[in-house]
Amino acid sequence: MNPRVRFAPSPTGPLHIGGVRTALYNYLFAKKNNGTLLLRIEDTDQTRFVEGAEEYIIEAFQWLGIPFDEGVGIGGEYGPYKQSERKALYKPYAEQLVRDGWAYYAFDTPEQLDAKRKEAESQKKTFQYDANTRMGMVNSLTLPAEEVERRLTSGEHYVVRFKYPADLDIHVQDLIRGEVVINSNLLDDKVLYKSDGMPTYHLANIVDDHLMKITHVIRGEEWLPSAPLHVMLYKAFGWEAPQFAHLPLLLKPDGNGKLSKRDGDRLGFPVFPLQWHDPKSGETSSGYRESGYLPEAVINMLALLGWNPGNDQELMSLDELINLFSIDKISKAGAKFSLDKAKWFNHEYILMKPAAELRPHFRKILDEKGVTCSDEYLDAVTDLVKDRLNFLPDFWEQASYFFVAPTEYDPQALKKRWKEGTGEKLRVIDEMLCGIQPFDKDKAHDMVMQYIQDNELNMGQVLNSLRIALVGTARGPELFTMIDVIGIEEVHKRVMKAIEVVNL
RNA sequence: GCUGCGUUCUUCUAACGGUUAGGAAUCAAGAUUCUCAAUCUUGCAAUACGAGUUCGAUUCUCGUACGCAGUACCA
Repeated sequence: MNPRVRFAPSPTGPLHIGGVRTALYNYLFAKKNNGTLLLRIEDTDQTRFVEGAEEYIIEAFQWLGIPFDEGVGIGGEYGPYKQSERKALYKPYAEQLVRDGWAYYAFDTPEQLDAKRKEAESQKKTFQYDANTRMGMVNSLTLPAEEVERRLTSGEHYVVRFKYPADLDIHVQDLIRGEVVINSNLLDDKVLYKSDGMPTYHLANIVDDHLMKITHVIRGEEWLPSAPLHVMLYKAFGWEAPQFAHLPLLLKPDGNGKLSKRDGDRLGFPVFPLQWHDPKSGETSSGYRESGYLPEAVINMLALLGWNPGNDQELMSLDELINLFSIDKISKAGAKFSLDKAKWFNHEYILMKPAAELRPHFRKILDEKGVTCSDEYLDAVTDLVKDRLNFLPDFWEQASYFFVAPTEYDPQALKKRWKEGTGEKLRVIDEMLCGIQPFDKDKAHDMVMQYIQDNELNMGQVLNSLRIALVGTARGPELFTMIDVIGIEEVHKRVMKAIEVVNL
């Protein structure tokens, strides 16, 4: 049977990069095994709804190039794929559990529960709604049947809680961690169905996964503690449970702990795929896209944070990742995000891209700077500078002199490379270069070299002073190639200007 | 606190129970006969600790330490 997996975010804000990795692993697993990946929106908590979050999620995956086969925004035969639109469907399942003795109605108010917790806390204990305490609470186990019926029909608020059998060892088989065993006495009677008529994550995810014929649940490690509940729910419904795989967490680069939005702001890297503008707080969080990462690089980097192909290969296209992916190569321990490694990946991917594919990104930068040029010129410049870019926006810093003449000259470079008489020499060289008709960079190179030799000049001095005149500092690609690209007329202008401005 | 999960260079990680514990990023040095990058070469650097099993443990078991996660009518 072909596997069916899902990515099921809750639309409470921008998609965290850890969530992106979870989705990526689901995607790789699905594609590797000829399976189906679906997108389900888990919006059972109406109080946490955030405007625009769902659209953000969809756009993020479009940018990343991870297509879903089924789900919100796509459709499919197991819809609707948004849990709020499935609301009516969950109640009968909750009732079925109560009928079968796997759950019960509970009428305790939030205030009562709070009081219980406070009371326990004052005795340095924690209150847990479980096999030990439930008989002392207000629920359908302790109330007479008629009273329960009365409360239910009179519209009184209630929740449905799962009723764990006492002292039962629950076994969870995890594809990454092996067997995990936990005793039911340690678990609390989780709420399955809320008083607002919505299921909790626990109920909804089991019902939906079953109805949507999910075969493998691949999700973050933070879900491991509730996996026993989920296993029990499948048992209670008499359904076959999917296989579980709990992914290691993505950790912050310094110290320990889960990677959070704050770390990104603090350490200067994005934790979200796309820039996000929070409608409530008004604050903006940076995104990988806006920071100049290539989606392929982000995917490659993310794939390797917690997984490896079993060999030394690090640069892999999405197709290669799919081909190589397997769950048993996923590591157990959390992985720290590394900005240096991310930078390296992005650099490698920029290197791999032909100039024409980079063109739209750089064209945008030029537009912002008010610069126009032909595609041919842009591509020529791109080929000359792309090996010195880590991120797309580095382009201007590394290539601006191809578009605008320098307005100032680096004093340090000047001090080292511009001596008395340099101006005269440049004038001679400039004349020489202008005399080459039509211009030919090899010829130019030979002529200048010959000039240097004949006059017993220092090559480093001459060439670098010319470079400073063109770039403004001692940087940049091979000098004569640069002259060729910039064009002899513009070169002439810049040399004249430098001689005038520097004036030694 | 309790429960669970985890622990190989600074970081990401590899290693049927048998290797000089490998690769990559970072960093350093050198090479590229104009600069700065890029690139290439070389180098630095690790099995948390303690027991046990075994002819032999990075690998299996137990304990300790440390870290993380969970412990809501949130997902």
